[in-house]
Amino acid sequence: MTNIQNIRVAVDAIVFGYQNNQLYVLLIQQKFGTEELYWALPGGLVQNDEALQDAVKRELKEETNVTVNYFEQLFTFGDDIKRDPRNRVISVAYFALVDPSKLTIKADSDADHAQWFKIKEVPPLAFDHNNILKKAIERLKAKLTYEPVGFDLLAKEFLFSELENLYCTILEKEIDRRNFRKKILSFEIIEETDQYAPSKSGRPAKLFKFNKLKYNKLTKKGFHFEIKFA
Amino acid sequence: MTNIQNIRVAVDAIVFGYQNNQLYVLLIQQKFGTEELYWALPGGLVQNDEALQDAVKRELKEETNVTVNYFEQLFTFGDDIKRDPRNRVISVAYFALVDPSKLTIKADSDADHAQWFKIKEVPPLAFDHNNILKKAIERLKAKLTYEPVGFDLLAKEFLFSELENLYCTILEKEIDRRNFRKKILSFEIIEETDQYAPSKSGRPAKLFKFNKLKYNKLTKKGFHFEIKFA
DNA sequence: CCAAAAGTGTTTCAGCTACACCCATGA
DNA sequence: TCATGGGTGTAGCTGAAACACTTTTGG
Repeated sequence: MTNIQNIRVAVDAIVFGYQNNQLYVLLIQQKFGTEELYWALPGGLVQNDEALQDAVKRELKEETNVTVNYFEQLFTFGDDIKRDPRNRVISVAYFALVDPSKLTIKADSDADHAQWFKIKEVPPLAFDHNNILKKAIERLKAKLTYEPVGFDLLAKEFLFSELENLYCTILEKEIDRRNFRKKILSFEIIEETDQYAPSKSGRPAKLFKFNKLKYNKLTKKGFHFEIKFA
Repeated sequence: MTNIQNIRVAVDAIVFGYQNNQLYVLLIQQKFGTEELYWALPGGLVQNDEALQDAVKRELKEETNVTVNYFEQLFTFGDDIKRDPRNRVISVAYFALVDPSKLTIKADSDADHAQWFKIKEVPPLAFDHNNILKKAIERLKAKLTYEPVGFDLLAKEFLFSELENLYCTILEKEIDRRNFRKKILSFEIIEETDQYAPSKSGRPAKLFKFNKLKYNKLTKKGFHFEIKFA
């Protein structure tokens, strides 16, 4: 029991994107053992002099060429000793939300092995990554209802219908358009722009944007974002 | 950058107790360097073949002689590379709630260096442990409002006034007795017993108990515990 | 003028808030 | 009989839920 500790520390990134009523997650192709190819969450070992946060950002950049400036710690997976059959590895998982402009991966050294997957079409992943992803989706769903994170998945300027569909899609619920709009507008954290979206059919729709500064101010005063559904 | 990873993995336990309108946390006295004594959260290095959960339980038992069967993972502290000035150590923090019967520490080999501290009288702790504790208190406050965890801090049979005071004390808020009682009772997850508490003065009070089975059943049906305050 | 999506108000109902008096016991 | 804490009901208000028609554009 007094032998030297031999546990490796890794980080994994769950990066979510959203486009066309679909939630996406960013995966990489990984060689596992000698032959089989698996899809996996981006991630890797932490360096000795590196903050955990920095490690995720670095690994993500290296493996997918995507940069993200805010990661939230999700959970540390380390109860299953054989989660990586080669060594004892614990993994600190982080998740991030990116806007649609990042959904096209810029070609790069390693990035050609990276790909966005629709959340409903994620294949069996390496290690316990399906499990990690599941936990991340739960967290995302929860956060949508008590923090204004939906905006992080949309372009800077967005349509109300996009926001509404995002909530419907991710939470897998039906929402009353009028009540949803009323509720969101009542928070006074999003603003109309004088822009209209190009519309193929139907009445043109106003573009809105999220006022993060105002949200932060309100939060300090005790405001609490919350969306509930039946 | 291809040198061997040299990061140690530790676990720390934040164990909360409650008695006489006071929230307590369990600390141990730790030798730091050669001379100075510091109070610290119970914890230590994870063994190679040991689940993180098991590591916390073991360390807690060894250091304080307290056993806890449910720990919830709080957060992993590993962004500050010098949080332990001796080595790079990341710590996975877990927290637990224990009932008042555990507030008297049974003497044991190491347990004589363990002590319960009122939350308002916690001294400066080793490493970043004050910071960890702060985060744990925040989490506890949050959980009180959306999960029925208050009962874990009380004896099996408790008075309504105890539950009420627990909420007031920990959340540092005033509560209307009538509304609180109505709200809690409306959930139908606690039951009267036919016992009365020995009363020194005033009308004797009924003892209640939490029906965890019923709570679990309700939860499966979509019930959601929630207490809000003005 | 038709199809398609955007925009908008009102009524109803449930649950939260605020609030004050009587009850059972021991000293 | 008094002091102490336990136990209880109601009225008003606020916010959620349910619900359908009009507007603007392109084809």
